[in-house]
Amino acid sequence: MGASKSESFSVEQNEIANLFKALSHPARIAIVDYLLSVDSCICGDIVNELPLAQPTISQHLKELKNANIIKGTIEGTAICYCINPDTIDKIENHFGIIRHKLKNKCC
Amino acid sequence: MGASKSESFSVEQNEIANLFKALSHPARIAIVDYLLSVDSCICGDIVNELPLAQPTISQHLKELKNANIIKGTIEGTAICYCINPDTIDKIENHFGIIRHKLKNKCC
DNA sequence: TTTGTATATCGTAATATTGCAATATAATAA
DNA sequence: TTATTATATTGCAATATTACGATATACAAA
Repeated sequence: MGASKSESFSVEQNEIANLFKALSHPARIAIVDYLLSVDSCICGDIVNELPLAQPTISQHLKELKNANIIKGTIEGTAICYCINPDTIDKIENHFGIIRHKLKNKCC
Repeated sequence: MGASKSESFSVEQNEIANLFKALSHPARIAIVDYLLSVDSCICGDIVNELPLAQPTISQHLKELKNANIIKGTIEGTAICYCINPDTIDKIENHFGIIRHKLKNKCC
């Protein structure tokens, strides 16, 4: 074997794991950081900003987009990518639940 | 190539990416869920709870432990694993910063 | 000491991810 | 139409992750 046995876990567990997976690479964290640091953003900017080749960045953007962490709007030739606040909410909410459950606990 | 160019990114970006990587597998989400659902916990319980072999779970526990998401205390023959609230704080704080930056923005 | 129980480590096969050159696509400009 | 510019896709090599049987370790009980 070797493949992830994801079908053995709940849909919710897979969903949240996939969100974290999308954020589990420093290049993708750097992309999110950059999107937060500028007012608007096109992909070309990111290519100049990060020490990775254009196809690699395109691939990372695709993964962030598939996970709904960013969304892209076509603006002429360029694409304006930005953070999807709904997904940030979803992750924050997950930690809210964890924090709530931790409150009723001691180790 | 093919290896992750993690040295090209900041220490902070790598740190937070590593935290998310530790949470990027449904089995590890399930372990965290389980630790939150019971009062105290030993590894043996998790082995009975999850559809994975004992060495696989031991490996996942190790990754969660390396990322400081859980900590283990030896209790006789068994080990009591529990969530490390400090690391949860760290991740929540990261999203707090994201949320703050998003507030001053529109897309 | 021996036996049993709980957890960790090793070794390895299957699979997934990462990075990029080459190339494709799509829209605009000339 | 033919560039030019911006982004995506393909193909593939290097590396990392996942899973587990076999085995090791460590401690407790008999």
